[in-house]
Amino acid sequence: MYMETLAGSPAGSLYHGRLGLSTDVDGRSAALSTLQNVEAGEAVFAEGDAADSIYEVVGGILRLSKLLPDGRRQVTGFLSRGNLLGLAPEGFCVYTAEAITPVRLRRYRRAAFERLVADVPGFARHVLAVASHEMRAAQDQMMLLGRKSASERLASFLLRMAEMQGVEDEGKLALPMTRTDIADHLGLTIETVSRTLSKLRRDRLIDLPDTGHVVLLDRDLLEDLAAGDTDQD
Amino acid sequence: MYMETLAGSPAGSLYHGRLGLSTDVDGRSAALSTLQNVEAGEAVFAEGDAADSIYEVVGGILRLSKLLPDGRRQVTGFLSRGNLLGLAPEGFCVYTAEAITPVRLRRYRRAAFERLVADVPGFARHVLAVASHEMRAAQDQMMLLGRKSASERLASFLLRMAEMQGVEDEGKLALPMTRTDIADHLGLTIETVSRTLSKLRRDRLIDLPDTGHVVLLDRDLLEDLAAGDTDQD
DNA sequence: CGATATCTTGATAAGCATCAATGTGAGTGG
DNA sequence: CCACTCACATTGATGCTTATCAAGATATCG
Repeated sequence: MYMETLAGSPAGSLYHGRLGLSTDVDGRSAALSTLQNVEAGEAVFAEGDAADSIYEVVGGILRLSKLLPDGRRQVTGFLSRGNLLGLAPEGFCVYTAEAITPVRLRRYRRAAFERLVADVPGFARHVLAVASHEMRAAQDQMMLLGRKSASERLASFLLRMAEMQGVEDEGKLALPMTRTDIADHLGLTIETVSRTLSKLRRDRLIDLPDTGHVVLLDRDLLEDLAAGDTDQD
Repeated sequence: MYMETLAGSPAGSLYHGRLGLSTDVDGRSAALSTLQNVEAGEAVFAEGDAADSIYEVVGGILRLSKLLPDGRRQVTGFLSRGNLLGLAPEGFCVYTAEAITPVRLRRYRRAAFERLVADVPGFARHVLAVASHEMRAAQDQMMLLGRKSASERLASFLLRMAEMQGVEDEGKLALPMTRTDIADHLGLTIETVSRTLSKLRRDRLIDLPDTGHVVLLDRDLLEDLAAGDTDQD
């Protein structure tokens, strides 16, 4: 995991653009953020670690997860470009963050981040917008986990992945995570994930050219299914 | 639902204290927040409403919920003093907020809120701290919904309610919400909630003096159960 | 005190988990 | 180049947890 330090870059911050700026806050040229690369499979931080930094995903895909003492795991989300991680309330990470593809991160030390929030106009607002977006995703995930059937969960998940990747109607979609990751994200077992994907294929809603890819054959029906417009299962 | 307008109060903002301030930002005396009371059973806003305000809970308990088209409901949280609601990313509320006890709210119009975030030192940081705390709660709830058994869910829920109410060891705990609310929060049915509470009572972990109250008889065992330290069910 | 909502308990069923076996694909070394 | 291996995925048989359907108990309120 190597790092680069930038300084003096401009403060662009459109939504899903970069939060980032490495700027000159009080007259001294200060590197307020650094770029860092994480290899697939490597962890950024683990549940329980001291949380000394805030990260913004610049590229690649991260998996956030929590563990119970007996090994049961919940994957609370997959993060891509524009997402924030490490906003920890009590100074400790409440989840583990691992790269499932090569990942590029912008890292802010906590103190630098707080200075930016305080000093840079628009920065706080942008952080809040990203945080709100993530709260919304969390609410949707709770609806999914609490009340949706296995097929509804898979349909919701595939559509979310499609959106994340900007996939067109009937387009091919990459699933860079394993079936175990998907199962732990959807509150199911890998067998149920596998069976349910096969069933969606039998029903001509999707195609599965290989294990890492899905083609959405009927986006409308998938959306009805995901939304709980309950005609079938 | 009646309202009062305050102006000129100080900018105290300890965690779980008030975000609130009705202050004098640019020389004019501007009421930046108003207090409002909501009766039990009344809604503050509904899923899909335009989100023009941010609220902070000053007192009482709110229920946040989402609906699927066929009526399945997920209660995404119960909010009490210090929590924020209404931080909506795309201008629309993504959940319904209803009072389950009489509730007192501090309301900020969106524009006023954004001005405060931009202009008042410490305000943005405090909002972020509250938002982080709520993200953490959301992560815990996903773990609960995705991976915990019915008894584990109820143990977790009771301990959270105890914490929310500042209940001592072996203390009596109020459950102001109905069994249906609890079921929709924990991803269960009311029958399972009822049966599981009865089972916890049979096992001497709790007592149920009446439907609206619980006594925690063995906090340690409840905590093991909630944490997934799997000796029993 | 009857009417209605809420809660509890019981009998049965469904959906998903578990256990088990087989299939597939990528990487390795003979 | 091909067998071998190992991780990952699929499919099948069975069982368990929780949902559903149903009845009765308790509480609330006019």
